[in-house]
Amino acid sequence: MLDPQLLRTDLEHVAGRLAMRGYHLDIENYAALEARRKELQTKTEELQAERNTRSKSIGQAKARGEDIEPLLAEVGRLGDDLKAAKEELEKVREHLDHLALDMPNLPAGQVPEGHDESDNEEVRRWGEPTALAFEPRDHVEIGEMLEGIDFEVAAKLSGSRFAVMAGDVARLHRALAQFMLDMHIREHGYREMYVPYLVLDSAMQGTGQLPKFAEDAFATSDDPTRYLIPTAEVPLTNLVADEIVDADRMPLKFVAHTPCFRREAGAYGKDTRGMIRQHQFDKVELVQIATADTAEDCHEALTGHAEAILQALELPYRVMLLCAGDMGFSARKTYDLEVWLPGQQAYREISSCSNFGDFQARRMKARWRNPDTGKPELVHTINGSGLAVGRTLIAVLENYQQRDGSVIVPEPLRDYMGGRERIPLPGD
RNA sequence: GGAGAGGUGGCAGAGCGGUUGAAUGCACCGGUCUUGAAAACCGGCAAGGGCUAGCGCCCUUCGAGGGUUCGAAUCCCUCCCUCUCCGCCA
Repeated sequence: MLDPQLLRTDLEHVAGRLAMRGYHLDIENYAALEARRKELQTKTEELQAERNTRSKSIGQAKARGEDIEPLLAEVGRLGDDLKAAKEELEKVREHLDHLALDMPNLPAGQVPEGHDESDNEEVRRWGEPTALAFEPRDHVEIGEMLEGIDFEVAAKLSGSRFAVMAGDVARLHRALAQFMLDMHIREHGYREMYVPYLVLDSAMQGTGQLPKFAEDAFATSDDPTRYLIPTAEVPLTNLVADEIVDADRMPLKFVAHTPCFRREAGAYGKDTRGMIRQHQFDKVELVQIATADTAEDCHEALTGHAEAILQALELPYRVMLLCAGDMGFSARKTYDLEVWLPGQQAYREISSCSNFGDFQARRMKARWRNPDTGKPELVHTINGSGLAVGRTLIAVLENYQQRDGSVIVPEPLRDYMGGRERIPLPGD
């Protein structure tokens, strides 16, 4: 949510920045509603103040043993007027709230203009695209040869966009998640968290998935409705919802390994082959809760933590600064990490690291107490994948594939694979 | 699932329907004292919103939502959550 103060004082500027990311804000409509709100609020508060003073004087008169009948008569229909004013104010408020929840975050100053991923800026590159001395197979072929990934049997169970993994590939998938978690805990100072995979709509609203993107999430049919988390960002970030965090604990750094569930409602026909885009996938998620003046640094650091995994696995990647049009709803600045996939001969997103400023914090009422002022201030939230486990598995399979279809196990994963150095073909 | 207890400020914990936005303690901030620290003492200290150039004034908030009343933290209803005991269970 944007600062309502900013919307009141600098509406045109806000509208301009929102236009950068393709959001049209109807200035006149908003200004009119806001004026109406102000008028009604003033009126309501005046009526309330009058009621309060009169009621108080009734109490005092009664305490002195005076006759309160005439006073009661005076109050008359004050209550009815007040009730009517309140109801009208509530309607306008709801309308404004709805608009506010619908508005995406403002892009940060450094964010390039643009509409889609073609306008993203490459910030840096690590490693060279893997050169294979043979025609590279993609992970679907490799998975088949290893009898390690089965999309058909998954479709039987669950329909499209699911996978069943088996044997060494399943183990490699687990190894990756373990390795990532351990590295973030041991080397990057994150606190490991185990969190619910089903959350209430308040949590989804806190991080910005609701109310606007309900069609992207799986929901339960019980009451209250719960949502399958589309990312651990939701439970991890909402840990501080309605909290006032102690200054000396900042920044909070959380890491969790969870499954993620996405409807992929708008992705018909996109990435239908293989495991790139699934309804269910595992991810190791990093979240930091920071103060306003450290958030930028924390964002850079967190991005580095995600990069460190790719570097340790020696997977070539590049870092992209997303343009305004390609950023997620709640983000003010986002770096995507894109890993090289030999099977596609392309860089593909494997992590997205964003700074949300106070956008999510305002929705969540997440604050910290600034010792300088003694006052609570909104926290800034940052998160990123560190990394998407399924896509990392794909990257390992494709970048470490051998001519015969076997796959070398990257060195840091071998301890997690019982010392194995290679995933052999079945029967080999 | 059955029975009971409870949800109040950063935390703990009081609170007859009417100067209670809320006692008290802790924590925190400032001051006195001290070579320094601690202790002691004095003072301050909720959040959100509106109006104002500012001093400041006003409104709202005691789990959530309704209701009774001139007036609700206090009474009534519904819901949520927590705790204890029993049952069941990974």
